[in-house]
Amino acid sequence: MNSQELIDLFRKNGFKVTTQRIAIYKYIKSRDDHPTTEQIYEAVKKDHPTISLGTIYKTLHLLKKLNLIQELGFNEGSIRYDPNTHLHINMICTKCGRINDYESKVFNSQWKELISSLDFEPKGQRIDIYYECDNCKN
Amino acid sequence: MNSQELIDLFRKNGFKVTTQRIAIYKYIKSRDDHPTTEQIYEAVKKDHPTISLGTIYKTLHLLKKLNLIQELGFNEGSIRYDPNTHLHINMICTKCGRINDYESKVFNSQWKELISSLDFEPKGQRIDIYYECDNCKN
DNA sequence: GTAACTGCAAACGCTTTGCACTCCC
DNA sequence: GGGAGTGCAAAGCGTTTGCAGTTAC
Repeated sequence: MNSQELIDLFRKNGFKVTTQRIAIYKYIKSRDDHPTTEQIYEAVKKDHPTISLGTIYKTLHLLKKLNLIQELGFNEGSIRYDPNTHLHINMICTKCGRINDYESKVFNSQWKELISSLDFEPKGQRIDIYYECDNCKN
Repeated sequence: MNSQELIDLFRKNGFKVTTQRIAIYKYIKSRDDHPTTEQIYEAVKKDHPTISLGTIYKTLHLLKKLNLIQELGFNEGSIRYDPNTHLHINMICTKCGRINDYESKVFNSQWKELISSLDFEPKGQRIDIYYECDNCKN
């Protein structure tokens, strides 16, 4: 989603466009890991020194409502945000805690086949896989 | 796991056996949904009126360390506990929020085949599927 | 102009911590 | 008897809320 589409989406849903909202979304979108609220705050503060945590939280709720991000609750305390709302795997390193997305067409087609055999209709999913990342293996 | 095995496991790992610990584990094990800390506290309090939330938390950490339960962080605020540490799907109703386990041999064998095609070695997983449960469908 | 948004600070709720008392072994 | 565990209360920390001032439109 480019800037113009983002602006249109806000307006179409009756929300105002502010530099803070754009900056928060762009930051999350630019990451391939899954930043925490604190990380988002620290990063956005560089360009917007007066921004407050309250605004971060309110904006994150808004982005979630617009389906632009997915909230992932972990048991480490804070919530992480994933700009990838498509089918994918969250790869979580058991040592350093780093989280990355993993996408593969083979996986996706196998997954779709798999859920088609279930006796109910899924509306969405969250798939976490724990492993040891390359950095921590050595 | 029966009571004797549970007692042995505690002792083998150097932890003392207390009625509180047994009661907390038995309660979680008896549920097929995934109780929150508060639900566990309220339930165990019936038989152990003097138990404190502090003890609940400390015991849950212990059970987790012994791999008897799995902690599932959600973004509704509190953490839920799952006594099922095997491969399974957490079925989450998007309307009422109820969570149940789903197990199927077909699913498990397909899943194993699926992850064998990945280019890393998974150590564990968490699979949530969102759907609408029978109660909420009507 | 005005309704929505921001920034700040206080309030909130879940979880952790510290410590004296108690109980398992 | 001694060390681990419990219960209680206070502290901690991420998140939410309320409100006055500001900004988008």
